[in-house]
Amino acid sequence: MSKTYDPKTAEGRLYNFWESRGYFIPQVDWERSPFVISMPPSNITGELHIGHALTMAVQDTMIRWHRMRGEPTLWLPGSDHASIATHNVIERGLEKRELDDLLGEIGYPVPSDGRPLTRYDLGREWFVKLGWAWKERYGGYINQQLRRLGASCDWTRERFTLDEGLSRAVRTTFVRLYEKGLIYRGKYLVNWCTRCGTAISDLEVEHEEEQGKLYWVRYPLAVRKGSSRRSQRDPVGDPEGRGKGGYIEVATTRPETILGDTAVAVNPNDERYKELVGKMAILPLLGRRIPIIADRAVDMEFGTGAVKVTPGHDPNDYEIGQRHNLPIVNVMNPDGTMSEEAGPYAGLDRYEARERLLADLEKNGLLIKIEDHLHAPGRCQRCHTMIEPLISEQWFIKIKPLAERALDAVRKGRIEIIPERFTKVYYNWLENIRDWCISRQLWWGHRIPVWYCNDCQEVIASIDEPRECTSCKGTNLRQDPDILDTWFSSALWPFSTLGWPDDTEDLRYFYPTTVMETAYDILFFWVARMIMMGLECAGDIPFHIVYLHGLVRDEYGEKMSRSKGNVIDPLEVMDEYGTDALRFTLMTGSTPGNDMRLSLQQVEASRNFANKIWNAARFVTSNLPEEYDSPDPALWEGDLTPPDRWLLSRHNRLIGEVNRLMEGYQFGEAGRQIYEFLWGEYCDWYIEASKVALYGDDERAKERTRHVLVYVLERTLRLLHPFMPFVTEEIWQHLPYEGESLMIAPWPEAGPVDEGVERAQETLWEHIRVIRNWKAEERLEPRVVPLAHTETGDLHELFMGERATFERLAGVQEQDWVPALTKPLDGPTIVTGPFSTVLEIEIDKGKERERLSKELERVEKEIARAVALLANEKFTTKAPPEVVDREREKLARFEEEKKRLLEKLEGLS
RNA sequence: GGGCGAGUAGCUCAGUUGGUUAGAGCGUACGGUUCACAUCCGUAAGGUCACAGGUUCGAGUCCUGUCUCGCCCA
Repeated sequence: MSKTYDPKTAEGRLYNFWESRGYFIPQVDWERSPFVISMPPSNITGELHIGHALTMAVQDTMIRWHRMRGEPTLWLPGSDHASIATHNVIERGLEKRELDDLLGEIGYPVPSDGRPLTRYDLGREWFVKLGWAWKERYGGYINQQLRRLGASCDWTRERFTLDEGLSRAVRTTFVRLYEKGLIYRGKYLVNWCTRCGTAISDLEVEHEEEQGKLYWVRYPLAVRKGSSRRSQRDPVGDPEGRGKGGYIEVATTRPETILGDTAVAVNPNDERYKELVGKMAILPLLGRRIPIIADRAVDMEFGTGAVKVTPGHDPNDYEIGQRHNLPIVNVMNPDGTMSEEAGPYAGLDRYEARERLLADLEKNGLLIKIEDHLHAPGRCQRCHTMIEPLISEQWFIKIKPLAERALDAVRKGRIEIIPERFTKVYYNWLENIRDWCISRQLWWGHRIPVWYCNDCQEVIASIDEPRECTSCKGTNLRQDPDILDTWFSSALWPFSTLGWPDDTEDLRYFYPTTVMETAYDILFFWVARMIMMGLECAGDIPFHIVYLHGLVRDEYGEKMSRSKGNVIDPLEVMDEYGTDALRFTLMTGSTPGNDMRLSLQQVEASRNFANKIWNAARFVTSNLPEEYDSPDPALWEGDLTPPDRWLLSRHNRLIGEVNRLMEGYQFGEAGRQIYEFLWGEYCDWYIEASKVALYGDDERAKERTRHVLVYVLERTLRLLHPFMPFVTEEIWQHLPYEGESLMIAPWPEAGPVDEGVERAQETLWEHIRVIRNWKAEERLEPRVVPLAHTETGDLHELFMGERATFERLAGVQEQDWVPALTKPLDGPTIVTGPFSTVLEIEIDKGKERERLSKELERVEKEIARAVALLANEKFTTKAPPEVVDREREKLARFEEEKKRLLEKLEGLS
């Protein structure tokens, strides 16, 4: 073994070894229930980022752990087609003419003039072809990178959402829901992204506060028939804007939508406007007469208390419009320019129209003032363009009936969400859910399986392309041009990947899956929808457990983003520190559902840990003879020394704790405990202690010590393997072992713990630490090994044979190692519980007295505390007996220390 | 406006049925080249567990309120 662990040479080799042996592929065994995770599909346009590293680390840890427990374990990977993201990438490439060679490859006649191309230049068919070519070239990259993370997923079952099977699942689902009346088509106000050229769902709109403007505009009041026309022309308004002077004033953040106003609304309780309700106002610039209405949705505090109502361009106004039967005027085109309805502004871009319109209002004296205003307009999640609420014809899922069942599954405990607090978030969202707009005006994705008959206008939803109209038998059919939201296919992922809608063995055996592990920010996007669709389509919940992890931030708590330049690239980190170091850092640095901050310092510490174990193993193996067989523990159990028994007990305790923690999804804490055991107990104490036997002459002791070293190391490597798969396997291959690979070695079962030995041994370790402390404080030369006399008190029998270990670790040379010294000795004395060591060193008596007095003071304080506690009857009766016993023991120990300290102090005077 | 999370050592964070000496890593100080490891070893300093009440024999942990920061939903 080399002096340091080198991840670079080990990782690729080990991954290939595992994969080639087929360890990632589960064997269906109907006698056992499987452990299954559907890996969240990676986005084909995505690049590996630190979030992937976290999610893979968590999932792979679970997967490897269950596999070692002997469960048939399936981890199914794949990718999704990422409709909008792919459009963005490819359209940008077309525009910059960076995809010419791909275009050439698919046989498209590439124009030579170098002008920017759009998807419309290619047309739908060529564009989709280009999409596939792009996917073939760039799309698989991320899954190669997952291999570097050590992901032990079953690549033979890898799936892609546009695969034939999954596409059929999509069409089947659509047709089924359509036939049940749960999918409908209609003209509604939707979120429209003018840049992507498509509708998007509510979830894909992000709201972030930003500084905008609030424009105050006058709407002249229409005069009743017969009254003077002069007042209408007279632009003298009420200075307070209450409308009495022939105007009503409104405030708006979007003046260009004035053109689509069909009413002005006030709150019915607003005294200021009582008289105006029912009257008419004149729409500025266009001159249209619109009613002044009263609606409870109007906030009296906002602006003037009167608002313009634009049902065609605002969701709230849309609802007001529904309540009052207002007409809808659509003044905008899908590309963000003004429509014919916008009259003189038709054809202008929406922002240009705003400027022009404001200028015109100003000219007519109708613009009162402009104020700064903080608001949170919707923006497209993918391209950050301002969302335009727009009336258009789209497909929707009637979501309430599905949501009810999804709620029920969690309420009844059939699905458990971890951490539990997200359950409330889940309920809250599903209880207030609105219909899901699933159609997208894009080309890359699953085309809506609906055909229209050009002859009789019949609408036909069909899994396979219909040959003729189901109504008039005509063959003049056209398919709906839209495609489905990518999340529609992702929602089917847990069962479409297992073969649904066919009744496959995989589906029957592996569904429902066990755990859905993902980041909390896609609870709504994905998790909730999978639950709805699983129940609806596959007839059962898609998974039993939802485990949510947090987001990885930089060391200052900022979200990582390329523009901020604070991105930590997992590939670079793995290159420098190794995969295990990154994984271990992510696992131990995070708690379920909470964000974590990642810094390279932490990764470095994990790298050091990997190296530490490596070197511990190097020590162990270098102390084994050529021919070494790990013996049956029964053969050496009788011989064990207290340090052996201590280590084995601690080890068994660790196994129990790790099992308990992992069963409770507390992987981070489990990892930390393994770390502390290996470094703080196995290396710092046991290995150091073992050197006495290993470098001595007692063959039997040597053998016994080797066995303990190998046995405990090997079994601890198993515990650590899910967290640090590579270094553990690499070490394991150097140890005497049975089987082929650590990754398929059985998970350890906890043996008995011996609390008495643990406590006694730790008292001795503590005594050693106090002596080292004394030597350091006194600035003794490290080389100096003072003569010492030690009393071992009531632990003498147990530690009779540990004199040499004590000498080595404490750095002293024992003249006595006895239950009690017969004569008082001069020299500094160190007291720890039953142990008391006198060093043969000349020191200042005054100083020694001072030190001992301080010790005494500390001990007396502890005694006082314990005495008070034990004198409290409420404590002794109400506290659990173990706690009381422990307190009594402590008291006894302190009393003992006190006695010795007093004796010593007397001897000094 | 509603909901959730965080606030523990200089920094980053653990601390999950409440148990009495609150832990780790990094950083700091002192000391260490001998045969696993300087990606290391030994020792130490450093905490009114945000604040104020309450429950309890006992509170970092449970309850109520306040403050600061972050996130989600509307």
